[in-house]
Amino acid sequence: MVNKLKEEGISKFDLSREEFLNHAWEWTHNYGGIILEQLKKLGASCDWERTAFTMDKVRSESVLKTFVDLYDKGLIYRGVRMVNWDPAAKTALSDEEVIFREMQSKLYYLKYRIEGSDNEFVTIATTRPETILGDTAVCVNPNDERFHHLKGKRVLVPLINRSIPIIEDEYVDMEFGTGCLKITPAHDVNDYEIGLRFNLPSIDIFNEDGTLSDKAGLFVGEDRFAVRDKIMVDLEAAGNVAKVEDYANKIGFSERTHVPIEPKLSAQWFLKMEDLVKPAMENVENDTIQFYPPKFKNTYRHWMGNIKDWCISRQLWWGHRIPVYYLAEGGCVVAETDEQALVLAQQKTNNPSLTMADLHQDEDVLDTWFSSWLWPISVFDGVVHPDNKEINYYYPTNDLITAPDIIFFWVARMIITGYEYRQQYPFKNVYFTGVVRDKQRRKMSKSLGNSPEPLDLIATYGADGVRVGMLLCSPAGGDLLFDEILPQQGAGFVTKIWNSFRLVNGWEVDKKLPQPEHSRIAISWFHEKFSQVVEQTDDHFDKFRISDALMSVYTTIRDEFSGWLLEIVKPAYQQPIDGKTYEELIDIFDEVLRFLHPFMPFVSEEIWQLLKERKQGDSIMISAWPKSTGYDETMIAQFEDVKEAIAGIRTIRTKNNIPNKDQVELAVLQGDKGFDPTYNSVLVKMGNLSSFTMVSEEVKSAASFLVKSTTFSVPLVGNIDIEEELVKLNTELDYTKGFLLSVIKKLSNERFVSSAPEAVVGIERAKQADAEAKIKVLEEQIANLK
RNA sequence: GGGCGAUUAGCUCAGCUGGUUCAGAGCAUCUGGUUUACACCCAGAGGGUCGGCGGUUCGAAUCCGUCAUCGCCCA
Repeated sequence: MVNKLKEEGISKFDLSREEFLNHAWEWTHNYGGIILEQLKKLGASCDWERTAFTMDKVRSESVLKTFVDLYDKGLIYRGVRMVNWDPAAKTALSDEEVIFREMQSKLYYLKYRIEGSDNEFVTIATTRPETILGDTAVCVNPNDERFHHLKGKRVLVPLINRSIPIIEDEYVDMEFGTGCLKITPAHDVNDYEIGLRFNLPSIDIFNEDGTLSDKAGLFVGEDRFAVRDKIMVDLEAAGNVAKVEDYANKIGFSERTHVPIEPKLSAQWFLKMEDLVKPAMENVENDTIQFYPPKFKNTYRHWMGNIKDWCISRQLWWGHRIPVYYLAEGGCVVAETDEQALVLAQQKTNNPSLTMADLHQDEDVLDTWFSSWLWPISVFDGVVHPDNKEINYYYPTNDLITAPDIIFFWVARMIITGYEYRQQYPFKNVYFTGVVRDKQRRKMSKSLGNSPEPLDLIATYGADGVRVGMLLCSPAGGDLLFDEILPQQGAGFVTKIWNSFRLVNGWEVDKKLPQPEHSRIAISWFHEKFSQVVEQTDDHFDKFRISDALMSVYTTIRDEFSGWLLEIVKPAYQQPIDGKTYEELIDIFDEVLRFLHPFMPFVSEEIWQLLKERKQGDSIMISAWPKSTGYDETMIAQFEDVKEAIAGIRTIRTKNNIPNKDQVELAVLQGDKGFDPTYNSVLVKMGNLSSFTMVSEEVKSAASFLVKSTTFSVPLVGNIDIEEELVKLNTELDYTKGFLLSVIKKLSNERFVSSAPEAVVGIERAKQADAEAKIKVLEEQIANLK
C-alpha cells in the first residue's frame, strides 16, 4: 500500500490519517477486486454472495467487541517492547520499513574496573561506546573459564562509575570480541531479553530525537553520533580504552529518513496467551483437528508450547484503531464505540460534563491478524450475534487450505478463537499447500518479478490447463516448482479430452446393429476398472493427496478411457456404431466427466452439456461424484494380461516392420495356468488379427512372447531374425534363472523359513514355481529356434 | 544460538505398521510411428548401490545410531 502510493509520488508522511485511509480504501477495493476476479477465472467455486472484508462494518465491530471482551477478562495488558525507532521522523517503523546495510564501523574495546580493586579490569567490545551510559550489567558465558574468577563480582561503568553486576548467560558468544558483553537493556533487543531474565533495570539514555537524555548523566542534549566521538576522547583520557578495531556490521536504516534506526523501548498492548492456547494445543495434539501433512503438528506443538504473549498493537494508520481512550488525568477506558467510552469515562471520573474532547483514543491500530483470527466466526457475524442462524449452521467448517508460513500467524490463532468463543474447533482439517517457487527454487515474489501473472497464464493455457498444471506438481506441504511446461501439459490434456468427445460425437449410430462381443467385454471391463479407480481416488482425497487424486484421474482418462475403451469400441472407418454400445458409452463419458470436474471444471461442464439433452438449470457442478460399487479384481487382472498380449503383438509388428493395418495370425500355446478365451474378441480387434488359433506345441518360425506362462506366437513368413530372437530369449532366460536362484537361496535359509510368516514363505514358493515354469517354456522356445 | 524437516531416476516427488502393489509415477531424454479422434498425439526403450558409514534382523529405501549436505521456522 505504502509502495503503491510511492509509485504515484505520494509519501505516507505527507498525508493525514484520514487522507491515508481514503487512499487505502480505494486501493483495497481495486486490489481486492482483482484477486476475486482471478479466483473466479480460475474456476474457484466459492459463494461469491458472501465476500467480506476485515475492515468492513461487521468485521470491524467483531474486532472491537473481541478486544473489549478480552480486556474485560483481564487478558489484555500494556507492556513494554523494543521497536524500530526513527529519531528523525520520531515514529516507530515496522520491520519491513527498516533497510539493513553493511557498514564499515569500529569495534571499541573498553575496560571496566572491577569494583573493590584498583587495577583489575574486564574488557568488553562494543560498536556503540555512547551506550555505556545505559549499561546495567556485564555478561559472560558461564562456560567460559577465563571469567570464572569474576563470578559474583561487580564492575564500574567508566566515566560515571555506576556499579553494575557481572552476570552469566549462555547467550554470550565466547569467540566474539573479548567474550565479555555489556548489557544495555534499553537499547538492544538481545540485551533487553537478558535484562528481563536477570531483572535488570533499563536506562533509556536517548530522547525521541536521538539526543542524549537526562538519564544519560553526561552529554545531555547532544546527538548520539557526536557523543560517540566525544565519549571516546574522555574514555581515552580516563584510561578505559584497550584498543579500537575496524569492523563490518549490518546497521538498520529508516526507509524514509535514511538515518540509522534506534532500538527503543515503547509501550505496546499485549494479549496473555498462556490460558487461551490450552484447548487449541490439546485438540491438535489429540488429532481432533488434523493437519496434512502431519509433520506440521510438531511445528505447531513447539510454538504453542513456547508461546509468548502476543503484541497486538502496531504503529500504523491502516487497521482497526485500538479502542482504548485515555483520560486527561491519567487512566483509560476501553469501549467498542466513542459513545460507550464517554459514558464509561464519565462514570469513572464522576464527571458527567466530560465530553469526547476530553478523551484521547490510542493512536495505534491492531495487528492485522487480530481481525483474521476471528474470520471463521466473524464471516458469519458470529461475534456480534453469536446465536444467529448462519453461524449456527455453518460453524464449524471442514477443511482449511492455507500455506505453512502462516501456521502461527493465522491457523493457530483461528483455532484459539474457535475454542474461546464457540467452544469448538473452527475446522476439522488443515491442509497446508506448498510454497510456489520458480525453477531456481526462489520464492515467487513481486520484487524478483518471477511470479507469473495468473490471468495471463489463463489466457495462454486456459483455466483448466493452469489448474491441472499447478495441481500435478503440488504434493501437500512440499514446494511447488513452477514451470510453464506444467500448464502446457494441462492444456494438452484439455485437448485430449475434447478430441475424445469429438470422436464419440462424430459416430453415426445404427440402432439395428447388434453389439459386438469386444465392445460388450470392454464396457463391462471399464465399469470394473472405473469403480476401482474411483475407490482409489476417494482414498486419495480422504488423505488429502490432491496431486495423487489428479494423477489417477489423468491416467484413467488418458489410458483406460481414451486409450483402451474408445479404441476397442471404435467402429471401423466410416462405419456406424451399434446403439447399445453408444448409449453405454455416453453414460460412461458422463461419469468420467463428473470424475474430472473438480480438476477441470470448464471443459467438463462444456462437454457434459453437449453430451446429452439437459434440463434447464442442470449443471455438472451440482451433479453427483461417481460412486465406487466394488469391482471384480480377477477381471481387471485378466484384462491387464490381455493388454500385455496386445502390446506384445505391437512390439512384434514394430520389430518386423509390419504395418498396423496389415493383419497378422496369432497362435496361442496355453501355459500351465490355462488360458481364458473370454477376451479373444478384444485380442482379435486390437491386434488386428486375421486368425486366432490355439495350438498344442511351439510354432516354428515365429516371433513369440510370454504373458504369464502362455506363449503367444506370430508366424512370420520368411525373414525372421533368429539371431535377435535368440538373444532376446537368452537374456530373459538368464534373468529368470538368476531370479530363481535368489528365491531358492532364500527358501533354503532355515531361519527364513522358520521365522518369516507363513504367507511370506508361500509367496516365495509360488515365485519358485512360476520361475521354473517360465524357464521350461523359454528353453523349449530356444530349442525350437535352433 | 534453539527447534523442525528433508536427502529415492536428469527434474519434481510417491513409497503407511520392515517381506511381490518394492525399487515406482509424472515430466524430461532416446527410438519408432501420421490416409482411418487427437503430433497439444500414439507405441516402445533406457535411466537409481533409495546421501555416506555403522548397527538391529532370517530379511532394511523402510527401524536405530552417527556423519555430511540442504531447506524452513523462531531468535
